[in-house]
Amino acid sequence: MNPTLHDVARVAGVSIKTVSNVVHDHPHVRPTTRDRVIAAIGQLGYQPNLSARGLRSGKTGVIGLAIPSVREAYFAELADSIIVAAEKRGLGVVVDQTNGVRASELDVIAGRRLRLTDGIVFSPVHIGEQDAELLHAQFPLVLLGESVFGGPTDHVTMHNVSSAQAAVEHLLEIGRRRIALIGADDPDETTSVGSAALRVRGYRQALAKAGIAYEPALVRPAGSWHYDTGAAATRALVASGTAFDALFALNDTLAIGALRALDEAGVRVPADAAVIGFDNIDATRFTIPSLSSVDPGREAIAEVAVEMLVERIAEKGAPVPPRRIKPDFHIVRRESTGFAHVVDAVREDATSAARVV
Amino acid sequence: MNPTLHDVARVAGVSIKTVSNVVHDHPHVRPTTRDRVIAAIGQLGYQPNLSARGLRSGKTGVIGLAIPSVREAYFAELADSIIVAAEKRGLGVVVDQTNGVRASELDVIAGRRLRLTDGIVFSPVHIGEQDAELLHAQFPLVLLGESVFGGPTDHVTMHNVSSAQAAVEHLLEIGRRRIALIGADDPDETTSVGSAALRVRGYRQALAKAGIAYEPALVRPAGSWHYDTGAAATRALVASGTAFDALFALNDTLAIGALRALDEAGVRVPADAAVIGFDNIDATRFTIPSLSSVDPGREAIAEVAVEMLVERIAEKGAPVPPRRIKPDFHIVRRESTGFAHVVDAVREDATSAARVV
DNA sequence: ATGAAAGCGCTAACAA
DNA sequence: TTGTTAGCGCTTTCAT
Repeated sequence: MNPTLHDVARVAGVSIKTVSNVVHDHPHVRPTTRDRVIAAIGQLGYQPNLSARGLRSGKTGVIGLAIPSVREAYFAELADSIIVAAEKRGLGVVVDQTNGVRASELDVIAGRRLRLTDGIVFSPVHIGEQDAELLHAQFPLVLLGESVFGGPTDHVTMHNVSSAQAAVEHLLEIGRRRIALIGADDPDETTSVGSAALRVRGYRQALAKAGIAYEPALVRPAGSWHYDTGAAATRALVASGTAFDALFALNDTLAIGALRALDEAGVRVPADAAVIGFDNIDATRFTIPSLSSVDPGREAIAEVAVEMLVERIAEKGAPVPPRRIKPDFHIVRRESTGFAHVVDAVREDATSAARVV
Repeated sequence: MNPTLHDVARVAGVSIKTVSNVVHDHPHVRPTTRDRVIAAIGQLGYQPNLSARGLRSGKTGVIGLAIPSVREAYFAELADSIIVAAEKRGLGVVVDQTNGVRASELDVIAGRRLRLTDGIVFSPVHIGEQDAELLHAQFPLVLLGESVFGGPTDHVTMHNVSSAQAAVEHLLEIGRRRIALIGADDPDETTSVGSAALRVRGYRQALAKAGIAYEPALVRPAGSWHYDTGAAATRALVASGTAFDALFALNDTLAIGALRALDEAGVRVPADAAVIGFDNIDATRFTIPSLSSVDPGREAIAEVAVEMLVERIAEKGAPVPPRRIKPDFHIVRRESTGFAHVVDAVREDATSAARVV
């Protein structure tokens, strides 16, 4: 059995309160007493029982991170950033995967998952504006991702519309006019309330501003946002015979699948079709050609999300009204839209380079 | 305040023992009583307090996963598999990142991290054979990765030597003779005890069997195993002027960086140099060209690791002696070693395809 | 089939 | 400055 406060107290010849005071660095402990207690702790290898502490304090020191899947590159990088931000504050992170299944997402909101946590950072896929009612969670909650307008919870989101618009404007700036998009919501699918619609809106705004007509044939659904669906959507686009000179993929994984499908079809990137993705995942610097992308400020998102969650957890009395934060984004120009490869990654992208171990 | 067993008992007009019996599906509860209790639970929205349960039972229902970084593709996929395997058994997973720092790894072993867990699955980088002494953890522990021969803990490892040998034999089979390797331990670095040495051994065995002399100039260190270090090591290899007609990268991330560097140098893959990686991460099917790799059986590793850990957690009395398990590996042949691209991913690689959402 | 009560290890209010 | 003690919510033993 592990030693307890009582054991330490006995060995040190003091009461458990004194041991507790030492453990918690309380003042008003005589140095000699402190030394004796510390010696006893060392001798016994005492470690506080976190279940007992949790029961007593109502805090576990662990937060939950609910994401579709850590296997998707963007979420892996997000999880990394969240774990780093949490560790800075002495918190552990339990990772829960919803697989984008709405029922699982509702379980997260209802508190039926991730129970041994003080609060949850949640990146939903199928919970949206129409679900504002549901979002009154009984625990500290910070939402990531697309905006649930007017919802009752803190929210760290991205400039989905304006950054997508900026991505398309980048394609327009380099002279492209027939810009395809992959990753749109399937028109048959009624449940989707995610980022897709917002990014498509940005796409349409950019086109409208440039006086280019929206062409439905250029906008392709992809189902989930993975390599294989990106490749499949692109193959379908090519097979359709619709001419295009640029491709906006709604995330980088789709874009990497698209690069592959374009290569198979003999479409040169960027000569025949420029490509831009979204998320700026690590791999974008090493595809062939390297992939231009929208950097949504992932580290800032994670840092802010954890900070807000910690504040909510510490909150007493009247709650602060829900806050909405959108970190800055920027467009990263690489070979897939005609820009030179930068070998020195640090100069190109200080944010991710800083994390390279 | 959340409702407790007492609240439920009061509302249902029974004692807390009876509520507890209902919650735990104990027999010997009269159906009418059970219904009343269930109604009260529903009415109050009762959820057991896991801290209290943990304090009482000594179990938290959470396991720890300690890996270098979830940002690295292989570990992201491993974490996914571990989380899935744990969820099947009703367990949560706290993810801890060691960043491959030895001091952090020692903290994991000493139980100074990941404290609110019932046991830990640990993939160390800098803990090896010479540390067998240290590995007497005071909690259930399952090690992943390179083999700590004779250690006191359960271990799920890979056939590092024989699978690396098989990878090189694959390159030999397609007629390559000057096979470079990137990702070896830096000769100046004395702390490394990871998979690198074992995989290099497999490389040397394959060469020896084929009667090919080992050439140190073909074997390059890369520091950490990332895209950028793979690219840098490959650039250095090319710049050295040492002729080579194949490249074995000790993991896929290195290999993807190598593909990029080879492309920059005008070396065609596989015509001028065939390339094979290790891990068979999702991205390998979508690089240009697609990347041959060693599939180490990640899902089986995760499943077995969690199963062993659960057994250890449940263990009473005399412990079962430490077990060592090595799931099967296999070589996946793709374009980078001259094999045709298979569009239908399901046929090519049933294991990972099964997980595609 | 159900109830009463001890106690898991800790924190913190109160006492000395 | 240090000690005593109640009680967090649950599980479980023992009684009934």
